[in-house]
Amino acid sequence: MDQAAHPEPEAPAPGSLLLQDQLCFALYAASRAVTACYRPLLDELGLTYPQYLVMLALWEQDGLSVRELGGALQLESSTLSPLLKRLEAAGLVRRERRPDDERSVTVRLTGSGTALRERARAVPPVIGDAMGLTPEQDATAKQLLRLLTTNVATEQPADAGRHG
Amino acid sequence: MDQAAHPEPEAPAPGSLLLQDQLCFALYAASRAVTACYRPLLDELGLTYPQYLVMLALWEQDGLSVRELGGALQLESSTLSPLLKRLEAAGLVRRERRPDDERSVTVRLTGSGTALRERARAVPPVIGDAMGLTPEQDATAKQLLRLLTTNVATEQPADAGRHG
DNA sequence: CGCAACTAAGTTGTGCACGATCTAATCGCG
DNA sequence: CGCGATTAGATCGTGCACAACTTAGTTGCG
Repeated sequence: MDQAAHPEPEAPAPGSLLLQDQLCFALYAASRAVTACYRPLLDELGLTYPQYLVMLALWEQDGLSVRELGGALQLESSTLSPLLKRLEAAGLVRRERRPDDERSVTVRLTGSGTALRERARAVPPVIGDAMGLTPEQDATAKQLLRLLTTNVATEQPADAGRHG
Repeated sequence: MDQAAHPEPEAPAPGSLLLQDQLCFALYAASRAVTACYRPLLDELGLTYPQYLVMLALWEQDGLSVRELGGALQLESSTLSPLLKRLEAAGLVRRERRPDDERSVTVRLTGSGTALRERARAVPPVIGDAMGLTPEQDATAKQLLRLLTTNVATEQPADAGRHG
């Protein structure tokens, strides 16, 4: 469990400006390191990391709209639109206007998009191994990250009147 | 402690392709959410988030080379070079070739770069409040993220025959 | 019906992030 | 000394990420 051998959790000052005291930096560095770890695996699938996340969402539920994908991944349409264009150019998805609401665009997997899922099954085990966390550490990390995400997203922008 | 009221830590299959089971997605979403949380504060300082991290490193130790900054932040020169140019254009740092090794570039704070530190002291408390983690949760998160970063960075890129 | 308000995508501009490549300075070794 | 190898930065191309804006379709209300 304690493979870092850090029985003493150093107590940073609450207002420290030291880089190593910042949770934000640990988060930022970890996120890029993990993405870099995915890169060689995803290269073989012809996907970038955000494209992989979009594919995960579609493999879970096909036919989502751009808006729904944005909700699931917390990404703006200005990020998703070009990304989806590239996935469409790669032949993995098709975009179609919804007949009952022409504003909305449904994203559907093509045959090769669906087929890619089987090759993608090899990815999570390799990553899980590289991450080297125990199941408990993995679960704790996910819990804390979700809590953090919820908290900062809930926060109202710099207004003292937090009404919940 | 249990402010998320999640007494049941769902046990994901080790090879799951569900988006919500992926630690990588929790990490990616949290990283962007935290960055977004910094944005309005850093806007007032005229900094982007990566620029803020560079400034933290320089406030901690002025006169680092581009290489040393890259080591501290785990960023390539192709990321830092343009970023430092923008900081120089903003009048916060100066870049000078090292006399004893003309290949190396030393980055030094200007007066206004140094002065900005005082205004930056207001940032961490606001962020800490927005994150809403207990000191224990904060420490645990940092520990796990560092462990994760170390693990995935240590991992060799899956090729047995590296002739580097 | 007519039209303003709203909504879903897409476009544009700025700034990372990184691999690949380039240039220039330095070092190593005979 | 000469020249290949190494090293530090910088440049270029691709792909996010997001704010601000535009376009097009839909809805609500008199």
